Amino acid sequence: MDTAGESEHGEDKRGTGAIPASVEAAWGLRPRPHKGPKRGLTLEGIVAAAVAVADAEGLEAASMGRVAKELGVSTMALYRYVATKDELVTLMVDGAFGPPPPLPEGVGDDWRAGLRHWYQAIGTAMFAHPWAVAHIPSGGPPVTPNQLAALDQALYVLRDTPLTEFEKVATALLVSNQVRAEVTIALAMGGSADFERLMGEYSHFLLRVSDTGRLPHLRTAVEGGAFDEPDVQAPQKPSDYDEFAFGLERVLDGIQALIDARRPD
Amino acid sequence: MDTAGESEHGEDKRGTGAIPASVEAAWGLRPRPHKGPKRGLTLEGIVAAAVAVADAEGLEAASMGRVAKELGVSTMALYRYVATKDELVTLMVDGAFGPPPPLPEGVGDDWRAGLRHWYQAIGTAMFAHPWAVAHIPSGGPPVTPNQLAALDQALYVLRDTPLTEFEKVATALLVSNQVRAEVTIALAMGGSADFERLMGEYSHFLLRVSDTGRLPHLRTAVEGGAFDEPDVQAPQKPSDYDEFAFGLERVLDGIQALIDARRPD
DNA sequence: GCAGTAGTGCGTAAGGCATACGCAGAAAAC
DNA sequence: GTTTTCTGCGTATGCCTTACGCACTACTGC
Repeated sequence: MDTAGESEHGEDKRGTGAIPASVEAAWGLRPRPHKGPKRGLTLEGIVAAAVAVADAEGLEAASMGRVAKELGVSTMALYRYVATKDELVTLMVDGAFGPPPPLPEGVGDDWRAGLRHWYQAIGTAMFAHPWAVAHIPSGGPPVTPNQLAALDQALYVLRDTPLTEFEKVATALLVSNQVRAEVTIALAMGGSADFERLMGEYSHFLLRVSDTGRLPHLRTAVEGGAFDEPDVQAPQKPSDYDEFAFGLERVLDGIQALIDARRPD
Repeated sequence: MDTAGESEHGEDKRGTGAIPASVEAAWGLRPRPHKGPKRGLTLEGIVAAAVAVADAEGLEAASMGRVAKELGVSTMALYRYVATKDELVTLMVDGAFGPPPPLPEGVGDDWRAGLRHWYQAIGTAMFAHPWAVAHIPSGGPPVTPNQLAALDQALYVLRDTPLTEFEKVATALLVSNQVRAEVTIALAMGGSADFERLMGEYSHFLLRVSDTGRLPHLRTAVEGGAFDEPDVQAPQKPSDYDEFAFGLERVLDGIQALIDARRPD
């Protein structure tokens, strides 16, 4: 697993640098080999089948054997397209998100509205594929086509701001981290179904563990209604995923402050 | 896995509400049972052994069998203390972080400095136990002792701000998400060792995939030096983990803006 | 046409994993 | 002293990923 070096079996583990070969294939960077028999499968097909299984039955159901069965091939056949299960998961996440939806007319001219839209689009996609949320940051910086397309979109939204290119990228990462965190906790809370009950149980638990003088400030917060104010809304279904979440607005304000400082006139 | 109900085997899966029994045990909320033979192990001991294995050889090495062997007991003995592997992992993460270090003198009076310190303390702990980073948000809202102790500390820091209790909690979550995201990507980049080389390879890759007119704004960013400006520093070792990261300052600015709006005088 | 050969799918099997279940024995309760 | 309850553990099941080698295919260079 740690050794590089070209093995006879499977694809080369590494393409150029640290990018897995299967990811390069997803970009179309791998030239079609010309010898040998025709390939019976496509990487896209494999990924699509795996995503379908994960959508229907969760990520843990999408084992190599199961995906292969879905495609009518043997388990090991998949390893001609993907060096490791992790690579498949990376591609599955990318495939599940798909290309970012185009920005609505005019929204690209106001960076704040544009980022709100961007945030909501990502959040919606995440809600549609909950299994993909927990695995997004595993592999480090974004390398897959749709993820980078989304990043490109954010950079477009920020094009007229006085931020440096580094700051633009960092801003996009900041916002996307924010979506991810918010969706993660929302999904853990049951996706709005038993939200109120779970929240009630949670705050009850917090009262219980803070009752002997431990965690006095947490207790104050619970008693102050931090977990049952109307502010604590159940995260909504994909179609109307709350785009004015607390965290997002704070982040946007923070970026606003930087922009104002950079452009005082 | 989905059915609740009390089974004869293992601990009850659920204590009160959705809190696992082992987590309640970690809080000392479980009364000692009085019948039966004395227990040969302690939950703390199991968690400590598991953390030691994970620290030395990574999370995947810390299997139930391995941890049991480390303690000189059989694999199944552990299931008298923990209902499931996931519960153990939850407790491992909490155990790895340990109690939050006390705030230095005076820093508790300035919320901004206090949150910076808080951020740095969490980041330092994460760097010391990289395996724990990927699993923090898995189980939903924080329920374990040390995690909630850290939350309590953040609420202490924010005690004199005009924020509502809900907003204080949300702020703490916001900052902790930020640490987590930043540390995750830093660790993926090799923990500052090959940072420069990997960053170079990454930006080279980005140039390659954006060369046919795809991702024009990303290409602009790369060419604009978004990935090799001096701003892009190698994340430092635990002792001096960069506490003035871009994301953190944006978040703090955003909170500042809210505070200013709330307290205009 | 006809080798040579690189690349194909796949069968087998190894080694790991979490964990269901039942049992023998220990210690407290009555 | 009997009963009850909880202990640790042996056994076994059914997963999982993936190493390896084999038989075959279809293209290349002659």
